[in-house]
Formats: sequence, C-alpha cells, structure tokens
Amino acid sequence: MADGPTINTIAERAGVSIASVSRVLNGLPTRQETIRKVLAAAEELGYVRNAVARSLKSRRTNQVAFAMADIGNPVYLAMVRQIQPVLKAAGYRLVLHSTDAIAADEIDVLHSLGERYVDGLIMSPLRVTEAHLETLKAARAPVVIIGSVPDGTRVDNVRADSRTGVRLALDHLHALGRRRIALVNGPLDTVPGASRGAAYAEALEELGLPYDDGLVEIGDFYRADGARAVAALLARRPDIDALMCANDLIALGALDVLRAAGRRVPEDVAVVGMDDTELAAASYPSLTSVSLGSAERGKAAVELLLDRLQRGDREPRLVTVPPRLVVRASTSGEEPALPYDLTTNTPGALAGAAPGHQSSAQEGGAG
Amino acid sequence: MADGPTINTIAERAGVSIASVSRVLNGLPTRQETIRKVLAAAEELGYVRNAVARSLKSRRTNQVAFAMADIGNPVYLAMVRQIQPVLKAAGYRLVLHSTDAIAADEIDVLHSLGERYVDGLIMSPLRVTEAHLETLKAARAPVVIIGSVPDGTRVDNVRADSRTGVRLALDHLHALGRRRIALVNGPLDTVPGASRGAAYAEALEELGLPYDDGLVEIGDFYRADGARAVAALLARRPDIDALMCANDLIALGALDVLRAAGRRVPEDVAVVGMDDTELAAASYPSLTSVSLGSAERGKAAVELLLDRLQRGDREPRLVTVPPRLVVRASTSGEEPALPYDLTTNTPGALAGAAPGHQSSAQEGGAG
DNA sequence: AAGCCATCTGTAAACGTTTACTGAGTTGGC
DNA sequence: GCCAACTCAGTAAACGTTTACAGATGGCTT
Repeated sequence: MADGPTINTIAERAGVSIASVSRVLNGLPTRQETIRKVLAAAEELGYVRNAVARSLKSRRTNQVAFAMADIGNPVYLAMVRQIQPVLKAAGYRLVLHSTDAIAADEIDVLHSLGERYVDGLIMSPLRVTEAHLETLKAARAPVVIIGSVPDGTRVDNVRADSRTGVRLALDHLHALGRRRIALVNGPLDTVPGASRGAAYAEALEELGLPYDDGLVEIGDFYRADGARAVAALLARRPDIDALMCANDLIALGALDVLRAAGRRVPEDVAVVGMDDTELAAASYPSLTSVSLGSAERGKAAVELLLDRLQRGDREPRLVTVPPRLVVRASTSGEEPALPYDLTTNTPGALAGAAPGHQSSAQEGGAG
Repeated sequence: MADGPTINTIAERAGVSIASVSRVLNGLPTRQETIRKVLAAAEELGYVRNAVARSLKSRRTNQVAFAMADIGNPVYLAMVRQIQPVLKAAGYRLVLHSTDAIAADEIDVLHSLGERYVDGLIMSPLRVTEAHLETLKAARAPVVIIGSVPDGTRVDNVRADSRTGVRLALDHLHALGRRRIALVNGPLDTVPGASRGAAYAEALEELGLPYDDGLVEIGDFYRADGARAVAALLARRPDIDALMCANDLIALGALDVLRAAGRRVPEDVAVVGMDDTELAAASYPSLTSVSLGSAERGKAAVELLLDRLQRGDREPRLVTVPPRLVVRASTSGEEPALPYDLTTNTPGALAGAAPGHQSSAQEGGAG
C-alpha cells in the first residue's frame, strides 16, 4: 500500500505544473495537448483525488451526518432509507451517529460540527433540553431537527403530528363501537410519550368518553413492556375492548398476551399500533397502525438540508407531516388483500433471469 | 456562522506560537503557565479542532465505511447495529454506502478509497466479479469483505455457512417426517442464491430424498416473489409438505399464500425461513428460521478491521460464522414461550420513571 | 513592425493542522 | 563561574489541493 500519486507526481510525469494538472482535473479551460498529457499521466498512475486535501481548501466535505437515538429502531431506519439515496444523488456521503438517546451524546454531535467533518446535520433527538438549544444556536454547520422544537427556535424543523394520529385511531375505534379504550404508553418524559398521553386524554374528551386512570399503563417502548403492561391491564380491567398502543412493538407484545389470554382480536379487543413499521404488516392478525410518516419526514429533512446548503441565508422552515391511519385486521377483522398479484408469475423466473437487485443475505459456502 | 477560530486565533490571544497551542491541545509536555493560557483562550473562543486539516497532516480520518447492497435489508441492519457501537468506542465515525447491489457502484466504493476519506472499509458485495478482485487488490486502504471470496484472495474475510444452514433446516424437516420438501430460492446468479440451491440438492441427496426440478421455484428475494412462487408450486405439486425458503421475506409470502389456500402451517405444510430477521418472531405462526449470524458477522468484520488498522502487516484472516436453526411454530406447531416474564410488572412504571433510553418514535405535536 | 489582446501556463500562497529543528533560557556539576 | 545538559517555545516546512496573479506566447490590428 505504497503512497498514492498526487498531482505533483502527475505534474512531473506530464511535464507540466501542478496548477495545470488541477485545472485539467477540474475541467477548467486548458489547451488540448495539455489535457491529453495530464489525463494520460493520471490514468497511468491510477491517480485518485485526495478528498481530505480538497476539503481543506474548498471548505466543503461533501458529507452529511444523520444522528438518531437508536440505530436499531425501524422508525429511524425508514428515515435513513429515504435520506441516503437523496444524498448520494446530490454527491454527498452519509455519516451515521447513534446517540442512544443520551442528551450528552447528542450535544456532542452538535458540538463536533465545529470539526467541520460534515457540511450539515440531520438530527432526531428524543428530548430537547435547554442545553440542546444553546448548542444548536452556536452550531457551526446547518442543522435540521426532526422532532418538536420550541416555537421560535431558528432552525429547520420537521415534525410528525402524533396528536392528530392518536385522534385518528381513537375515532376509528369509536366508530367501531369501542368504548373502553385503554392506552399503553411509553415513558412520559420523552417527547412522544408525553404528547401521545395528552392526545389520548384530549381525544377521549372530544368523543365524550370518560378519562380513567385505570385504563392507562406505562412502560418502555419495547415488545416485552407492551406485554407486561397489557397483562396488568387485563387483570385490572378485564372489560377493555380496545388498546391504543404508543408504538408497534408495544402492540405486538399486546397481541402476544391477548392471544395467550384467549381474547380474540379484534372481536374481543381491537388493537392499534403506531409508526406503521414493517412489523405491522408481518404480524398476524396484521396490525392496524398509525403511520407518522417516518419516510416522509426523512425525505423532508434531507430536502430542507440540501436546500439550505445551497442558500444558507433563507428563513428557517417548519414542515409538519400529517399522520395516516392504516387499517388492518387487528381492528377491521379482515386481512387486507395481498399487496401483490399472484397470477402473474415472473416470466423466466425459472431461468434465474431475475434482475437481482437486493438479495436478503450475504453468505459464503464454507469453502 | 462566522469563520470559527483556528489555532492561529488562539496563539494570538494567548500570546504564544501556534506550535505551543498544538502541543497543549495534544497533551505534549508544556509549561503549566502556557497550558493555562492556551486552554483559557481556547475556552473563551469556543475553539474546536478542525478534523479535515488534522486528517490531512496525520493521514488518518478516523472514519470507517460500511458498504452494503441495500440499506433497507434487515440483514445488513443487524450488521450495522453491531458495527456502529464498536467503531464509536474505538473513536471512529461510520460512513454508510448503499450500492443497490450494482457491481459498478461497489467497485466505485473500492476505488474511492483512494480519496482517503476513510481509514478502512467493510464491504458486503452480493456478487464478486473479476473486476471486484482486481480493484480490491489495488485498494488504498484496508478492506474486510463479508461474503465469499475466492480462496487465496489476500483480504480479511467473514463468511456465513449457508450450506450447513440449509442442511440444518432440511435435517429438521426430515426428522419431522416431511418428505416432499420444496425450495423457494432467489436468483441463481447471486452468491446466496447459488449456494443455497446447491446446498439444497446436496442435503436432499444425503437424506436419501430424490431431487425433483418441479419442487424448486425461483424468484427474487421479496415477499411478493415468495407468494408468487408458492402459488405456482401449490398448483404444480399440491402434495408438498414442507417449504425451505431462501430468506424470511420469501417465507412470509409463503405463509400468506398457504393461509389463503387453506393449508395449515405446520400441520399440512411446514415452513422454514432464513436469516432469522426480527420479522420471523413477529409473524404468526412464528417462523422457524436459519440464522446465518448477521450480527456475529458484523461484529467479526469490525474487529478484523480495527485489528488491521493497528497492524497493517498481519496475514489476512478468514472467519466463518456457524449457522443456527431457530425453531418456532411454523415447523414445531408450538409458539415459543414469550421471551419475557409477565409477572414482574416494571416497578414504578406508572410514575413514568422508566430510564427512557430508545423510544420508538420521534414526533412533535403540531404546535 | 509595434503594440494589444487573448489564451494559456507557471509560481506561490492559502486552507488548518502537526512536528522536526533550532535556539533561548535555566539548571546543575565541578 | 564556566560549560554541559536539559527544558521549553518558536520558526518553518509539510500534508495535497485550489486559485489569484503574473508572465509567456502567439495572433491580430493598425
């Protein structure tokens, strides 16, 4: 792995100055003969432009960072899936940070923008503290925040609307005749937990249903927490006829416990999840879920960022992505039609002619 | 966003030379008084060290890239989940590339190592062509390949053993008394497709079962392909009693179609998936699946890479991760015990005292 | 034929660090 | 009290680019 060639090496080889080499490589007007010599030399030497030196001089890295709480969370992954191709098309690389929802880590990331290893940042913090806002104000590169931020904060911002989302779900359950609707929520000191709790209370009121503390159970956002919470709920209020779950994982835990308890879904208890992750369509019964538009939020965020990288001076914008209720069997009782046509068999499939993008696994026979 | 301070600014402010500033910031021996002055100035100015300039001089970026075929694929995500924290702990940032399994893109990534924007690369190519190997040989930074690579290739390599994996699955099905075991495979020109096809044929032979072309169906690696393939299989061979699916998504499609056709799983047809993604545990019936150890492979890869970054001269290593059969209801008929204890309700959960790491969703009430 | 202009190329500085080298000042040995 | 040795700090070069500026060359115009 000997040291690679630089423009100096090329300049020598081609018998020109490094300025000429640079000009040719950047497509600036140059005499044909010079272009030919430089390109020939570069080709022979297998020259590749050093991105670090280039960044130092040009003050751009063509890298963008995305910081999320948990890299294993399907919600963030839906965002990454949108963000990556857009960045790639615009000539940027994607740097990933997983902060484990630790505020100090998030602030570190903001602070490290001063290192100038990226041109911009998309961040999705779980909680937004004063310290976040302070650091944000002093950030040395454009930032887009996915999630709520106090009004008046001068930053590009993309929000979901889980208030309306919860409302959609409760309206749906109410229309189905459900009247004892429990809430299985996550921790109240997280942004989603707090707002979903409040939205639940509000929606009940508007529907003319009484708010009952006994119908609310709080745990963390995982499947096991959902299972535990629902077991407790069933013991306390055996007559519940619907469950509003603060995310899909909680809802899956709920399905586990309901099945074990012999309750039919949705006949006895209807279940609604939230986030509409791919798990919702995979479960059985398939899960009605409120999509908060993770994909759309990711897309909006990256677009805001790219736009700002072009025009750093424009006013900050706020984009709110509307929620959408995706009805499946856990409330309707009917499995949705399979999302594909069985009659059309892939032509030539037996010949192995499939175009073969994405396969689901890497591997290697042991030999 | 005015230009940030540099060591020059600090040097002026502190009344010392830039060399002293650099020494202080790097912890090299310096007089107390100087240290104090420099740190004070740095603090006041909110100095953050420029990573690009530092990289240029030191010839290391503290970045590592991971290139995968498809960022949406749970198999790669399982790897990323392992890789990211290890890198972070070692002081490296993670750069993600999604190549859409396009060979040219993969080769581009290898080639771009010459830009020196990362110190090393972990790559998981779907197909390995001559061109890959050529470029690999000339790569300007350490590379670890996840997936098969021809014997003798001088590169750190992590492999799954899908051959043994398929074997485990077929042994299991055979032991359950199944004799007409179909294969739903992916494209034969991918590494996984090819080797799973071969392993299926081999395993049948060792089990003394006849190989029958009519029992093999090929599509792509998605749920819809699985559904289509199984519909065709059922039409052609109504008497099949087991399905070996080349990945979990295909298996989910299979479950859809079997259910629609009124076949009971596993009584009439047993189903085995592959990769043991989180979808396998979420489906109903839950899916027996062959784990190829994606997480372990990710971990092994990043460890190989970090090791090589320390000692560039050591011999290339090969790590093979053994497969594991995870038996669930789609073959055994019994839902596995819930992986959590329902009796222990989270203490204090109602008080919202949960530590609240990872929540499943970002959001923001519309106001 | 002189002067001008256009076109191209080379020189050198700059981006923000790290670090080899040198020299100044201090300490200590004898 | 002189010289050696040591400690610390400053100067300057280097990392590999881009680019402002100036110089060179040649073709036109007049």
